[in-house]
Amino acid sequence: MTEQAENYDFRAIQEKWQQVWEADRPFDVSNEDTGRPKKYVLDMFPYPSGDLHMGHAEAFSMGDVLARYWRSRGYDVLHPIGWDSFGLPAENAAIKRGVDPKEWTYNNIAQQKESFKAYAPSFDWSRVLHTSDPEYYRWNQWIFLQLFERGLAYRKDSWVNWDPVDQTVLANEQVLPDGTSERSGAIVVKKKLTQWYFKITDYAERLLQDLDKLEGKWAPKVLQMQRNWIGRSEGAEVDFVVEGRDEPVRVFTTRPDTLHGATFMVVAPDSDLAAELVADVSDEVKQRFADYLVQTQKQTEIERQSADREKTGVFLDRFAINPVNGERIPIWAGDYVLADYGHGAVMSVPAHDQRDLEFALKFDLPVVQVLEVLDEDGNPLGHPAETGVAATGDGELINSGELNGLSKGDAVKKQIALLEEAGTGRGKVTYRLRDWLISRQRYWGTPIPILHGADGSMRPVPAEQLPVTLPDAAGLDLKPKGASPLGAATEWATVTDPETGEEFTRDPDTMDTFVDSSWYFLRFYSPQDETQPFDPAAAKFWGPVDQYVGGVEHAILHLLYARFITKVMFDLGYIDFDEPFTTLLNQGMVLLDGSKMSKSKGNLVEFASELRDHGADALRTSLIFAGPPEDDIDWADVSVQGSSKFLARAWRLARDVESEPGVDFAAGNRELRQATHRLLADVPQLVEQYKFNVVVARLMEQVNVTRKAVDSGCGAADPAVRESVETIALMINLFAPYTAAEMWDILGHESNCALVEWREADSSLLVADEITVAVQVDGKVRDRLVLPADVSEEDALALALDADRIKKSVGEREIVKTFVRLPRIISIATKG
RNA sequence: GCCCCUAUAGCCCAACUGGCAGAGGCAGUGGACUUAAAAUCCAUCAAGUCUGGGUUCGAAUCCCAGUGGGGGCACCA
Repeated sequence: MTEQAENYDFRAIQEKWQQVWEADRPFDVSNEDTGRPKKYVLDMFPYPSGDLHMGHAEAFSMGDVLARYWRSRGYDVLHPIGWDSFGLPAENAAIKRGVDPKEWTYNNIAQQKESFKAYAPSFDWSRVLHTSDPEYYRWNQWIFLQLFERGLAYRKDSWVNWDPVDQTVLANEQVLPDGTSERSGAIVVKKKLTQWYFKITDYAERLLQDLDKLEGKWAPKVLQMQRNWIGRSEGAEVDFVVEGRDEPVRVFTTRPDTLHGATFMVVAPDSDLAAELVADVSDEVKQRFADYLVQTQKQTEIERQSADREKTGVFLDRFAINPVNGERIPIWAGDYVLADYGHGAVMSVPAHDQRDLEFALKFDLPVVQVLEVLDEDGNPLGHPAETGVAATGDGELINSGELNGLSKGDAVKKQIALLEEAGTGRGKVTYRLRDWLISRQRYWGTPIPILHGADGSMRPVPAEQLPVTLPDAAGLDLKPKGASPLGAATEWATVTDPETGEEFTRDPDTMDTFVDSSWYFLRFYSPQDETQPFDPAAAKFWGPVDQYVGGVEHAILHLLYARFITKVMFDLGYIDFDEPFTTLLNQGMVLLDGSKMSKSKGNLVEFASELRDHGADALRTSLIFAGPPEDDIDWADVSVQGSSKFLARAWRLARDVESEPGVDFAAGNRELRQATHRLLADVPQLVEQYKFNVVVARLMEQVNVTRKAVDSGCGAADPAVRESVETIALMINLFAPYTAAEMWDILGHESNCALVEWREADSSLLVADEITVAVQVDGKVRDRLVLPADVSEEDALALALDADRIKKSVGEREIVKTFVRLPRIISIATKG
């Protein structure tokens, strides 16, 4: 029998149980079928930038509530943990301190593991993975090769986002709306480079459509962000014959109905098309274009993206033919047209597109109205050339030949049909989503498994030769200089074919770390598998992640990439699901005094010191109780002492229980039993609706009523007290596992309370003996009646109408209508 | 500029999805215990739900308009 301290001593309790769990590994699960249902609960794995911080503390406490909940509902729960341990911060920090990034990274991982052990999320510690282990990243390379074989990984030369501080390219997704790098904060510039891409655009439609499956299971905000990012746009492709060019130029438009009003064409200055079009023009025009291109390239994304800046452009001295009316229209270059969207060229309809109108007015180009748009009062809008406002609304087609008289919608359809008939255009869907640029010119990442021949040929490293391991950092200059440090590892980079003697150079770039995290949840099925990235049988066994938990900052990047790779794996037949995360909980952030915590601002709440001062349970309880999981928590509003007090009160109850384990609860005090069973009935719903804060509140309430029962009610020996306290222990386990384990032990149980299934609520204890019904007259509560719970509606109404207060309140007026809604309210409406 | 979310005691938050505004906590106040303090315990105080309209027997909840706060998108043809 354990010596029990007089007072709630969280340190002693924590130390005791941490050792027990370390030895017992209670949450390791196997891939063998136990016959129990299964849940896969996953927290977004941490990046080892140092010790855990308060953000981790919150996120992992939320995830653990769900993991522990499902376990207590009789499920086998896969709840693994790993580390997203490749990436720039490690490398930058390593450069700063002159240590090996590997050493720095693994030291941090060790520290975070240590902290996790104390914080006690119910992880399966047998499945730990680190993405920077060769055993892991070899499978990144394997995935790369799978994509490469299918044309889904390819190299192209194009203008890319360049981070001048980190000296590497960035994916579009990593450039913030203000044109800065999400990593370094530097202003991103454009650079023309040959880079590796994953062809995510092939999956655009599926990535969009399948969001419908997640409706109600992911936050609407996240779904909206994904939809916006994919940016589906319906319209038509139109071929414009260009004088002096064999091939017509293709443009994409969402407004084929306005084709008759296309009076000029604008191409992106940085597109291949622009370069080609100026190849044969006069030197003067060539020079003007060249100057313009330079000017465009010099702009930052911020400048280029500010929507209200004045239009710029140059005439290219080339002409196209409008396919519907044979008009000869000038071709301009203008930087409001983007090279990598659609075909890098637009047909400009200044009367009905604001951007085109601004361009036309600036350069004095014709504005032809082809749609009569009416204002709210039914009057025609003024001519766009005069008002400066394009008529973008619906109306009746004019000046458009066969389309005249049609509405916008009908004209769109008709024009597409006409174009298709003539072979000069077709209906077409375009997406804002671009291919995923995965090359990085940095050291601490997965080497790209491609060999380059002297003749420019490419050869994939054979799968059986994987992994291509990183060369030792020692001796390499990791400082960013625009080219990957790997290229300088000559011995590593040079490969000779043993058969032909032909010499190859390894691709010097490493992969974006989002590749690592795009499939790690699959690796958890069989993390030690040496023959394949994961075991398909185990994947079938556990299925997709039932519950994913993480910050909303990954709403686009990580989730989109993971969905993409999941679909690829599905197509390759390795898994039988095509969405990775069935439900998603986005927890909020932990703030201090209304702002994000940061070292530089000096408003840091240290995870380690909170853990030391208050213990894991009080810290976790505080984070859970502070508010709904999705909301931000301001640490200034949080009272950890309050949580400690609650846990201590619960613990004390366990010591006060005087009945023996196994006592027959049915003999217990009915009132207390009713409270306990209401809790048993309500908590599952609350947890499944993510109302964890309410669960804590309900447990506080239960502790209060039980305390009262012990001190001034049925007394500590009543079986209902044991029933209540055992229930409290089992439920407190969701967020305060040490206290729960200690209580369970004090209550005389040998079992691990985290693995004990909750009792079902007894429905006979859920019905109240009597009900209090409010009686309203004309919307105002005039009386309250205490009635037997099984009273009929008729009787209740009769009693209400007979009550003195009600009679007085109704007076002489006529009763028009009555509503009886037991057990809550009776409403009487009167007239007169 | 466009879209989404949100507003309830001094503070953090509940309210069975249209039915008596209060479950829980923090802070406050009074008391018990103590030589005193801390801890603990008991008791207690508190808003009519951001504003203005509407629907309804009945609105914190639904609708419209506005205000404050948060977030997303923003030359994507």
